Amino acid sequence: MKLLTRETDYSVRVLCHMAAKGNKQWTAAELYLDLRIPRPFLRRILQMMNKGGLLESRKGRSGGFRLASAPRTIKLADVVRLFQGELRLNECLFKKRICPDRKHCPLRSKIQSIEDYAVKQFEGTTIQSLLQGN
Amino acid sequence: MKLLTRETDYSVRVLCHMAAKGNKQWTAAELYLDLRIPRPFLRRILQMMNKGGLLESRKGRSGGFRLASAPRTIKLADVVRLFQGELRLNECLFKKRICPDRKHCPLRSKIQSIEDYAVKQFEGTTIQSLLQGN
DNA sequence: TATAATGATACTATTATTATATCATTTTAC
DNA sequence: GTAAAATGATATAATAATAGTATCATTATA
Ligand code: FES
Ligand code: FES
Repeated sequence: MKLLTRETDYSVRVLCHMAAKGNKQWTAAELYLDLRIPRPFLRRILQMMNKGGLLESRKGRSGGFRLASAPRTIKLADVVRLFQGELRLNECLFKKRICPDRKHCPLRSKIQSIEDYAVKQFEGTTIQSLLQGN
Repeated sequence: MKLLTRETDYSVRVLCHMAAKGNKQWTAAELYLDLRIPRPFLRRILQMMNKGGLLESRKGRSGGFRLASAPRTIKLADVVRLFQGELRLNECLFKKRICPDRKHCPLRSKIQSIEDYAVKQFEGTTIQSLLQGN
């Protein structure tokens, strides 16, 4: 099971790669050469990151992408949310049919606790902290 | 994203249901009537739990399934392991191609920490504790 | 010995993820 | 002005994992 999808994972790499080189602007082609992420896939996630406010883009001939904000302000949680939505490890498979009281289901509450922990980790991790190796 | 698959989830229900009624023996048909888990699917997971040592089975005319051990000794981690294998939230998508040092990859180590937490929760939860609601 | 149970296993369906392909639009170098 | 080089938008295909079904063999006993 993968906690992070490839979209998320690739995107983190892109962000880290960009952040490591200051405030440079990058074309999809350049990023492809450096990171070897499948090209059309890379383009799509760049566009999504642009829409999602993680990147800025310039169109046209000398266009490209750059970070929309400082690496220390970009949280892993933002990336996960963009590509995977709000983390939900906890979906009840039974919708009332079996479990009489979802709120107090002990199984759910364990999973909820794991989810909370994961979200806390994601919130506490920034692109900058990843670059610094902690 | 589901941290527990249906196989795991259904199986926990089966185990809890059985545990709530002492050491009774159950046929697949009885469990179906009580839990409404899709019949062929239910039969398959019962057989897997038998092979995996969580249940005992008796074949033949008055056969059926029963718990192989006391509810306080059956851990959620056992069920997860049986159906989902060793929890691995952490698979590296890049196999050496990009990340120079997997061991010290800060992204992986965050995820590893979440995985460790999850496993700890699973190890600390038993069928009995679920029945008791904690 | 017919019946009612599990054992084994092959198969299908559904869904989510991953990846590709195309064409439209924008900007600028010339 | 216009060709070129970039992103924007979006439809589609491929793959893999999960979920669910179906069938026949084997076993034990009423
Ligand atoms: S099973 Fe749905 S919440 Fe307990
Ligand atoms: S990416 Fe493979 S481990 Fe860091």
